[in-house]
Amino acid sequence: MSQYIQVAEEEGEEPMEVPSEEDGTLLLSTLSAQFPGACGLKYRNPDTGSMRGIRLADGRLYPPDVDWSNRIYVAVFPKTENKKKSGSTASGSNASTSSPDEQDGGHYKSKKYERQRCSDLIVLGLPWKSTEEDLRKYFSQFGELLMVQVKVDPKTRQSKGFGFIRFADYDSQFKCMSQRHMIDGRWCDVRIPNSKEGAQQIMNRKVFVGRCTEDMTAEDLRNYFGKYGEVVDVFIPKPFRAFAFVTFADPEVSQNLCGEDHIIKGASVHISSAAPKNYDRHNDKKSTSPHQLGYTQAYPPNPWSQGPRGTTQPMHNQGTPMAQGSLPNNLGLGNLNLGALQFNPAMLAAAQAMLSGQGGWGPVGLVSQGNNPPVGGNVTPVTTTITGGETSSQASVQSFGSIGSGSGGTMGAAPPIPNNNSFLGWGSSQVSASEAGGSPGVGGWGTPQSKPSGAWN
DNA sequence: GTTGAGCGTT
Repeated sequence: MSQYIQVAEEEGEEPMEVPSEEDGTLLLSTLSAQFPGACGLKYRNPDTGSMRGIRLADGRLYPPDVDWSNRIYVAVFPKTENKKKSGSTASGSNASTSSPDEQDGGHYKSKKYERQRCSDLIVLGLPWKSTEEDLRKYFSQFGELLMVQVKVDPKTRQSKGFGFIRFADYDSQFKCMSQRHMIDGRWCDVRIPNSKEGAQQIMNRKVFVGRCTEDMTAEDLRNYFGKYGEVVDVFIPKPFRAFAFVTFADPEVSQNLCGEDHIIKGASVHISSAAPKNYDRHNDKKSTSPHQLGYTQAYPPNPWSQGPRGTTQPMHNQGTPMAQGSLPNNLGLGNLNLGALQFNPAMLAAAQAMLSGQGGWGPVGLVSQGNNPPVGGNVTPVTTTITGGETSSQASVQSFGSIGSGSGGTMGAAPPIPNNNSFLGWGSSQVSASEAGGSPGVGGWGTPQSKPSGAWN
C-alpha cells in the first residue's frame, strides 16, 4: 500500500514526505525528484545506534520492515556530492569520484554534477524595487554567486523586472532551478536564458542495449553495468525483443559506453545511444524543432518551469535527458549501425516504439524509472519566508512538501500538466508579501507547511 | 510616479 515516507537530506534536518508505490516500495526516481542526486536511503537503528542502509534493487527502495513505519530516513548521496560531509577541508581534492555502486576502479569515473557546467540564469518577474543586493541576499541561500545583475533602463535607472545570476557550482544552480522563488512578494522564475539555449551539455543517460539474450534479467544488466556507474533504471521490453534500455545516473557513463560491445552472460551485446522518443523514423531524421523534441524541457531541472515560448510538455513522460543541439550526431537511430546488420529493422522499430511509448525524454535530475511520472496530481507547497535583513525585503522559497496523486491514487493515473504556465496558478498569480508567510495565493492548494526562516531542506 | 511578458549597453 502506498504511504508517505519522511526523508531528510541530512540527519536532524527537517524531513520531507515522499510517496511510496502501491507495493510499498519507494522509487529511487521519486526520491531523487525531491533530493536531486540521491542514490539511496538510510536510517539510524535505535538498537545499535548505527546507520542502517535501505535495500535498493531495480530502482526501488524496499521498506526495512513490513512497512516504512514512522521513522525518519536520511537521503544518501554519492560521496562526491556530499559536500557537507567533506567539510571545508580538502574540498578541492577530488580523491574519489566513484559512486557507491561503482566497483573495481574502472576507467569510467562518475562525475555527477562536476561535469555539469553552470549557466547564467535569468530571473524573471522581479519586483521593480528589487536591487542586485536584494537578489544576492536571496539567492545566496542556494550557494555561492558569481554574478548578480538587475537589468535597468539606462535612462531612468528603473528596473526592467528581470535580471541574471550565476552560481559557482551546478548543485546550487540545480537547487535554485528546482523551485519558484518569492522575492519581495512576487513569484519569480529562474530559467536558462534563451540566449543560452543549446549551450547546455545535455547528454542522454539512457543507452540502448542490443542483441540481448532472453536469459538476461534486469538484475543481470544492473549488476553488469553497475561497475561502470550508478544504474538508475533497467528496462527490458516484454515479451522478449532482444534489446533493453539501461539508464545511468551519470550521462557521461552512458556516453562512454555507447558504441561498445560487451559480453554479458556469454553473449555480445551492443550498446548505443537511446533514441529520443520523438524521433521521426518515417523521414529517417529527428524532428526539426528542438522544442518539439522536448529539449527545452530537458535542461532545466525545474519540472514546474515552463519552457521558452510556452512549450511546456506534460511531465508524465519519464525518461532521460538527451544530448541535443550541441551533439548533433548521436541522436535518432542513425547511429545504430544498420549497415552492419547488428539489428534487424523490426528490432529497431520495436525499440523506437518502446521509446515513443514510455518516453525517452525527461528533465535532468528527475531520475526516471518505470512508467511513473515524476510529478503527480496533488501538490502541497511548502512556503518558507525569508527576511531580507536590514533591507526589510521579504522573500520566500516555495518547494513541494509532497508530490503524488493523493491517497489511494497511483502516480501513473496522474493527469497531465497543462502546457502553460498557469499550471497551479503560476505565471500570473502574484502574492503579496503579507500573504507569503501564510497560504500562497495559488488556487486549490492545501495548507502549506512552514519552515524556519532561511532554511533550505 | 505607472507596467508584468520577456531575454542580457559589457
